[in-house]
Amino acid sequence: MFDTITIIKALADENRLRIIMALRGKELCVCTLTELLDLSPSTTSKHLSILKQARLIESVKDGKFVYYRLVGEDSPHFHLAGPALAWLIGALAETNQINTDRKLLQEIIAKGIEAAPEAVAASHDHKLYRHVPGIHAIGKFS
Amino acid sequence: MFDTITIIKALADENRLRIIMALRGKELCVCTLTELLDLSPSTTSKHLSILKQARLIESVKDGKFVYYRLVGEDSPHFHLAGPALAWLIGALAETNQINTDRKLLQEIIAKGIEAAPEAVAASHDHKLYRHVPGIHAIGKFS
DNA sequence: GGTATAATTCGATATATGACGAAATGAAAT
DNA sequence: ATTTCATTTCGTCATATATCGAATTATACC
Repeated sequence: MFDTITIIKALADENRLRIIMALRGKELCVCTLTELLDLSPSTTSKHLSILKQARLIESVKDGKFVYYRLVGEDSPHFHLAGPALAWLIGALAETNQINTDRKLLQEIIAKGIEAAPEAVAASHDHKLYRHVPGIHAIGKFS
Repeated sequence: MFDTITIIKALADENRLRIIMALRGKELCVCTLTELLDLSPSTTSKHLSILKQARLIESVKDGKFVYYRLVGEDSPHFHLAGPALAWLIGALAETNQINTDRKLLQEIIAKGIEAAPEAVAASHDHKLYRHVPGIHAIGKFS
């Protein structure tokens, strides 16, 4: 019951829901999410730590950057997180806020690619360059 | 998105989760839930009003008593509440707290029947006597 | 009518939460 | 090595929330 309450409390905030929805099918770094949500980096980081505590998301460190993603099907936490995420995504997928976020996120990512085109070229060689986040489809919720 | 956040916030409290789980398949009055949760009547009533605001439960007034139940499949709110309740019930059904509550609730209901056996006799005539709450199976989540 | 009971509303209080900026940490680039 | 950048941690503040008891409303019982 504790685990479930922790998950629900983690979901009980609009900005954290937007993070969850933004992470469908991609990994994103803190800076990208900070720009999407228009919050201070420290606030964004705090939100991510709450979602991670609840085992809804995981992180990978890559140089200066930390990339977050939804827990994968392979994770031992998926049996708890999976149904919660499935419900959420079903409930929110077509809301105005989430549609707006999807478009805004595309622009933010496109801007990043413009700034670092060599990363895109590298990604065509099937090498994972996370410096341009969000262009690698991953996971169950795409 | 607003509706979903309201639902999640309504679920983000242990006592309200216990209420939801107690209402699976039955209607219960405020006094029974108050005894189950061991809270003041005013606090229990407040919790119920939050769940009702979120359209997760409905109420029926019957004399002195107000009976609460999970929103039914016939309710216009079921398309939102149903998936949330289905997830919750799946996640919590076998937890210690909920199992303890189920047993305690049986005792509370049995005590009520002992105090008013004529209501039970009447219920055998298929007449709905809510003064002995919790002995009429209803709804989808039984 | 008067009293007892169920429920809700209201006011007060303690705790939890979300936000920020400043400071600290760690890695990359110059 | 120094600087720069991404991230996290910490301290602080304002707001939200859970709880209670007292007062209020509504119904049933005598």
